[in-house]
Formats: sequence, C-alpha cells, structure tokens
Amino acid sequence: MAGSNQRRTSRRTVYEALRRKVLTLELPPGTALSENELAASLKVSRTPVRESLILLSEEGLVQIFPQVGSFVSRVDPARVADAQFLREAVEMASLDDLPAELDTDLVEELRQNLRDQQRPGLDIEGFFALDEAFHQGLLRLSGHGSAWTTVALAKGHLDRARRLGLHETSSASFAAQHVEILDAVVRGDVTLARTAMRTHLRAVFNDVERIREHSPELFATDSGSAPVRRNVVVWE
Amino acid sequence: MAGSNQRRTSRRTVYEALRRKVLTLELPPGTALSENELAASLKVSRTPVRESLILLSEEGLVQIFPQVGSFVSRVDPARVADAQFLREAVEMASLDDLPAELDTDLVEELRQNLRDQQRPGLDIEGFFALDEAFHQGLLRLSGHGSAWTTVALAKGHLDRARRLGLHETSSASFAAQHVEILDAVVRGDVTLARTAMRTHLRAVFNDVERIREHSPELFATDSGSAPVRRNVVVWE
DNA sequence: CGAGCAGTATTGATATACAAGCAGCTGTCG
DNA sequence: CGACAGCTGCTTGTATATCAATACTGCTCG
Repeated sequence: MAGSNQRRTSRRTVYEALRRKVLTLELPPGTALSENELAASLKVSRTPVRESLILLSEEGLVQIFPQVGSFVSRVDPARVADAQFLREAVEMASLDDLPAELDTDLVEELRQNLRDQQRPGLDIEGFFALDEAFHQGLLRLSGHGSAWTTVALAKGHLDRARRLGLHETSSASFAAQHVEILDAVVRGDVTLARTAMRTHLRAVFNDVERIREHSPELFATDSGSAPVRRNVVVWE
Repeated sequence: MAGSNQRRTSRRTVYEALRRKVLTLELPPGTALSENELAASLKVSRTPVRESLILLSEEGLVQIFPQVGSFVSRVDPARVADAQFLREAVEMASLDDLPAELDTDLVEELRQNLRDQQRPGLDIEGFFALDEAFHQGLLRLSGHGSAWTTVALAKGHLDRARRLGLHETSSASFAAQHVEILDAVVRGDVTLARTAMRTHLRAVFNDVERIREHSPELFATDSGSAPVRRNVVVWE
C-alpha cells in the first residue's frame, strides 16, 4: 500500500478520527453526534462528516435514526459475542495453517512486541495497540494477515467493552498468555498453541461479562432503539 | 429487524441495486461507474450514488480512483483466498458449537431448502440464493447466524468468481454435498460433518482456480492499479 | 515525429436549500 | 388541574449548483 497521497482528502481523516474516539471511549456510548456540530467542530462541510457517519453505522459503532439524530451506539452484547466467535474461529484456524518454517523476521518482531508489552508504565492505549499488532502478526505468520482487517472491522463492540475493564493486572496476565502462545507456536506445538490461544481469548471474553455488570449503562438494553437523548455536548 | 420504513430512502435502494448487479456480474469487472451517469440513469442525485459507491468500495467491490473514475473491481485472487479462509474458519467453528438438541423447525427449513436445490430447471441465481440460505442456516443452528453478515460482506470477490463457473453439473454436485453435511449434522456426527464441510468448501474454492484459467480478463493482475478504460456504457 | 499545452471529464468538497418527520413545548379547552 | 392539539425547532435525507484538484485526450506547433 503506497498510501494515497490525497492532500486534503478529509473523509478519511474524519472517519479515522471519529472511529478512534469511539473505540477509545473518548466518545462514550450514547453520545449524540450531530452532523452540523461535527462539521463545525472539524471545520469541514456536512458531506465528509455524513459519509463518515454512514461508514461507522455500517460497522455498528454509530446508530443513525433518520429524523432524530445519530448516536454512538451502546455496546451490544450480541455483537460482542459475534465478534468473539469470529475472531476465535479465525485465530484458531490460522494456527492450523502455520507453515513448517516460520518467518524469522516476523517472529523477532513479535518477540519485540511482547517485550514492549511488559515494559513498566505502559498505559492502556499502548497495550491495546501492541495487543492488536500481536494478534495480527500471528495471522501474518500463517499468511492470513489481511484477514485481520475483516476481523478488526467486526470487533468494534468487543474492543470497547474490553477497554472498559483493562487494568494493569489483567493486561499483565494477558501479556503472559501472549508469551505462552508465541512460545508454543515457535516450538511448533500446534496443540498447545491452540489451547493457550483458546484460553486467552476466552479470558478476554469473560472479562467483558464482568465489565457489563460493573457499568451496565454503556451497554444496550434488549429493546432495540432507545437513546433519544439530545443536547449532548460533543467534541471538546 | 423491522426494516426502517423510510418511504423514499434512495441510498439503500441504490446500494442494494448496484451491489446485486456487481455480484451477479450484470456489471462485469472493469465496468466504469460514473457518478453522474448512474445518477442520471437512476433518477437520483449524485449524493446517494456517491455514498453507495463509497460503501461498495469499502467492501472491495468497487475501486475509486480519485480524479479518474470508479470501476467495478476485478476479482482479486488474494481477496478470494481471504474470503475462503474466513468462511471456512467460521463455518467449521460453528460445527463445533452445535447444540445437543437441534432446532427442529430450522432443520426442516434446511431440508426443504435442499429439496429445492434439487428441483430440475433451477437456474444459477436460484441455486445461489438457496446455497446462501443453506450456509447461513447452518450457522443459525449453532446460534451464530448473525456472523454470516460479516462473512457475506467479505466474500464478494469469492462469490463473483464462483458465479463464473457454476454449471448444472457442479451445482448438482454441490447440492449432494449439502445433503451429506446436513445428514451428518442431524445425526450429531460432528467429525463427519467437519470432513464433509471441508471437502465441500474446498471444492468450491478449487472451482474458482479453474475459472481463473478460463476467463482471466475478469481477474486482477498483480500490478495494483490498471483499469483506466473510459467511455464504457453502463446500465443498459 | 515528438513535445507541450489547452480542453475536458472525473471525483472530492463546499454551500445552500428544501423535504420529511420526530420531540417537546405551549396554549387552549374540557 | 389534566389532556390534547397544534406549533416550532431540530434532525437526517436528498437535490442542486459550484469550485477545486487532477488525470487523460487530442490537437497544435515546432
């Protein structure tokens, strides 16, 4: 990807900025996202803002109610479970596709990643970025790196839920599991790698359930619609 | 989903119409899709057309070259392989999640589907629709029906390739494999179901390889860009 | 024959206006 | 006091016109 140059292409910028703010919970679930307000805040017209909101709604991160407003969607447990199933299926399958000879450069990159994960003073966002890179890296080892984009696109709800409940202790525990997985992969022990991976992903998922009990207001109720909370100041 | 009423919501309509035409190869790979021409043909403004093209480009079905034009993307073997990996991972994983007691209504629905598949005189599009419904139905048996939307969104390239090479003979063969899979599932023989499913999906994939040799002009070359063919009449 | 230059078509973005519909407020009437 | 009708304002959806930026075409001129 020799990245498109596109000097002032603002849709990409707006989309990525909004997406990041939604995923990091800087824009918490339920926040009203007015096209006009966003356009004014970002100094662009409604068009790129609107296009970005449409894309985010396709991802499920934003809900658009036609003549009412657009809102950051609440975390939907059903979508979290879907994303969990999807990523688990993909990551487990990729372990079965590992080649006999691993890409040594990539392995070293992953080892460095794991060292960084254990660096003291690492904040939540930093850990998340490394976590993402690690899991995508594992997929690349089996030649399915680009499948990660689909997984990433589908797991927005899962990521938001996880971010709510990541503590230093849990991230340290996850980092240790990462080491266990990579060690098994490098040793060629697919069975152990599968077990470790499954344990790891399930631990992540169980974390989500705990979070839901802790802060239910960020999760969707069973009834479909609902938000309709207006006049929420957005964007600083 | 009790579908939004939205009397004259045209973006959804335009998007779905375009998507269908692309997937059914009514708009073959390489076709130029001018925003202005489409808007004129569909009697709508550039706005919904443009939004639809953006969505399709996110799916990879359309390529937008900023100051050149928009084109139906050629079938990308890499994306076909990705989609194959993804669907295989998901469908195999769902077989592992089958409950002890299957939903009898759903099973009957699937049996009826298979009977329809063997109806003589069934055309390609009809078979495709049934095939889609069957695979999604299997996912629903294990409670992961909604994961199909993600899979479906990612496998546009795969579907187009398959559509190129579906004959009556191959579809009859696929229908037989479907029966084998469902029988194994109903009997609770997960091992056999997995084997049958793997064989089936791989057969589908191998079909694609054969097609690529047969009509290479619909596939993307290794070099990234390329199309730049203008003045292609579109849309009847 | 080749190089350069204007012309034209394309998408990206802006600005404006109107359509359609929901929410809440207010005033009125029972 | 309470209920209800209508009005007002705000939202997204679409239309339309215009400009900007850029890539290809084809002609002109050397």
